[in-house]
Amino acid sequence: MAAMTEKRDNILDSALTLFAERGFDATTIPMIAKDANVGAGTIYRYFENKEVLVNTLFQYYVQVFTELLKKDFPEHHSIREQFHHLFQRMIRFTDEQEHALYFIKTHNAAYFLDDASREAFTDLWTILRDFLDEGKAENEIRDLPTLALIAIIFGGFLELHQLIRAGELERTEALMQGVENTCWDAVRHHP
Amino acid sequence: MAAMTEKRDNILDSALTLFAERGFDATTIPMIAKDANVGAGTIYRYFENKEVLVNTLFQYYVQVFTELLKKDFPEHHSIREQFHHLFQRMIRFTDEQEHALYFIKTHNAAYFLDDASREAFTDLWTILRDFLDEGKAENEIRDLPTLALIAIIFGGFLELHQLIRAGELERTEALMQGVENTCWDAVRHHP
Amino acid sequence: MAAMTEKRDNILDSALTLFAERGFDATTIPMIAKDANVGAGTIYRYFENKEVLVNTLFQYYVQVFTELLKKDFPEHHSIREQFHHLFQRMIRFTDEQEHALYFIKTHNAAYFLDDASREAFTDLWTILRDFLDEGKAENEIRDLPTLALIAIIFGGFLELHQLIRAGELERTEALMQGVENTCWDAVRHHP
Amino acid sequence: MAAMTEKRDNILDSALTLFAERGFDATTIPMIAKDANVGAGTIYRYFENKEVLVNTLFQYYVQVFTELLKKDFPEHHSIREQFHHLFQRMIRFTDEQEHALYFIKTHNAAYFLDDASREAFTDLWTILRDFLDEGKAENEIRDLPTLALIAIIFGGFLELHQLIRAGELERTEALMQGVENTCWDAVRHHP
DNA sequence: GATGAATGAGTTTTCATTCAT
DNA sequence: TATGAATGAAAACTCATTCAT
Repeated sequence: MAAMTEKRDNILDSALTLFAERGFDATTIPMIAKDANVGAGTIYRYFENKEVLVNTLFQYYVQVFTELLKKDFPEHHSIREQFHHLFQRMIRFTDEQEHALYFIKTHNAAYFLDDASREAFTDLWTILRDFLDEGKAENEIRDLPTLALIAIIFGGFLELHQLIRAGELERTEALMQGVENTCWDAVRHHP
Repeated sequence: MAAMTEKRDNILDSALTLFAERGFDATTIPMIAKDANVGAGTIYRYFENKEVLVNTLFQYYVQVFTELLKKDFPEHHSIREQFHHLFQRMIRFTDEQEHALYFIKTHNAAYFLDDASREAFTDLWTILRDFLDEGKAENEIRDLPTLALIAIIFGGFLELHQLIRAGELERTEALMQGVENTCWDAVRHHP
Repeated sequence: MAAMTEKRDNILDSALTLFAERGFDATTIPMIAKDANVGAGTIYRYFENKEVLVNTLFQYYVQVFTELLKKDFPEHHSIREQFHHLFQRMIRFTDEQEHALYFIKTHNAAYFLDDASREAFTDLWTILRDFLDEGKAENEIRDLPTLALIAIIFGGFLELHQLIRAGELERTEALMQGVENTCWDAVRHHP
Repeated sequence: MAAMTEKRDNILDSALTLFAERGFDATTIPMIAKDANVGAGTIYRYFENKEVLVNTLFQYYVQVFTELLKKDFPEHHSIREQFHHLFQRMIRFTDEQEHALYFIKTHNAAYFLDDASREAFTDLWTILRDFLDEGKAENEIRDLPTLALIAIIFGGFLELHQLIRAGELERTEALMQGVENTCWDAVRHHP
């Protein structure tokens, strides 16, 4: 029943892993085909070309991540609780899709991204921006340009995630708890 | 310095910029040659091949950065002062070599890095690790795996630096001061 | 006629049109399948491969044309009347099968034609050759190599037919009459 | 001295021959490269892609032919003498460039021709059109649409030329003389 | 030493053909 | 019998590297 899109999914999965591990340009179509257990030509039945493939992948995961952050957002709770929500979802996303966030991060400024991809990425940042702006208005968040704050949290977390992926750090609950606190201490307003 | 190495320097400069902007795999030798105003063949007089070029570049800038951090390190001052030293040097390095730190960051896990490059990168982390370990021992730094702390500072700062390079954020003294405080609040021990 | 060969006919019709419009090499099997409203695989139920298809098509239309020319040939009438017969049938053939003659013409020297196709084409020329040889014997047709005369009539007429198909010239009875006269004046013996 | 464009010329020569013999779509880049004694990649140093190559070739020979027809045109001589001039130049062109006219003819309606190619081809027809229109005005040329007359002469002559190329007919002065008369009798006004 | 034209190995992409359904 | 998804061989095209000048 689900067999109809199985190959397409395999291709996307393989592409995600390889793009995350080696980057778009160092990943060849035959590499993806081999990893996905399909013929090279099959990839072109599902994606017009390599750039369409990478943009499809990018948009998909950015949207999944965006929706995950948005869903059940504790609108009327404290800024700290909202931060906790966002952070936990970010952790969950990296748990569920080991390579997705790293792929997003390493490719979000790439020359081959199309307008839809850029727009999707902007939507993602908007969530974080709105949250931080609200927090600054309530004097709960440090008075630094919002973009800078996002960069610090996002950049820091992802660098850490990469270490876990590389096996240099073990992902424990305590570590995750500590990292959340670290990031919170980074961005919160210190009286 | 002398005219003899002028071409070599031009090649390295152009390669640095292009590798930082497009990545190693998307940068072609003719692109570098054109940007450096030399013939494509000339690059091969100075570097055996493209991988040797990128490794030379990587090692060079990692070492320059490492030495910059080490030089005049305030060994016997407070942890906060040592942090200030490191942070200011990091800022200075990005000011002087706009693309170097981003290049290091985006290529430090690449498949084409040789042992010397990996070792140089390890040396760089060692400086930060030793500093943080000392700080933890003195109870001035948060009790989180050192690697995690480095990731957060390094990752956060670089993400911010990218925004400045992209023109989305203006590099002011106030911003830099704020970012240093943010990072310090991230890693310091909160009583 | 029966439903059993309907698909085969659709395939042949579509192939004829596409081969005439784009040529054999620029026409893909999926193009033909789509135009014929059949699956690509279906084509292979009726024709072993693409070359068999084009040869089948070529032989079929060459034979239809040959028979059309032969049928009711006014054996014992004047050369001029025989010429009229042949010319009118040529016109009728292009009227009935818009693309057939042009397809024959543009593919009659192609690298993929098999012996049967070449033979069929030779048969076609034989009719014209015999007619012209007879006319030359009777001193009604110009004394020029027969092949040359055929080339001039055939080539000229087809080039004209192309202009009509392309819509650059309107097919009127007067035009057709004029073209017949033109061709007759070309080949007849001028005292 | 002329070595600088030698390869480019070899490529164009080989492409002309192969396109004329097999057609654009059945001719591969490696075929051209082999025939021209260059590497396949070399072709791309001179021509952006295969379509640019074929358009360059087409425009070049159409222009050469156009200029040959125009040069020394006997403006104030009789229509018959003008016809003689045009016909002799057409013969000369096929003598000097065995494949060029046949290539032009078999590719002048191809899907891959660009605007410049189409325009160049229109210019060529304009010469013939102007000549015939003038002749019709002087009542020396048959009263048939000009396009039709061009088609007949051009089409007839080329079909003949093809037979000579294929070796089925020998190119003698007498034959050429006869063909010119044939074509003249086709288009001239018969009182 | 410096160059950039030339190359061919390796890439992306197409399409005739097969075969499970 | 009919299909069209899947394939891989072969095409177009790119680019690191070489080498004659």
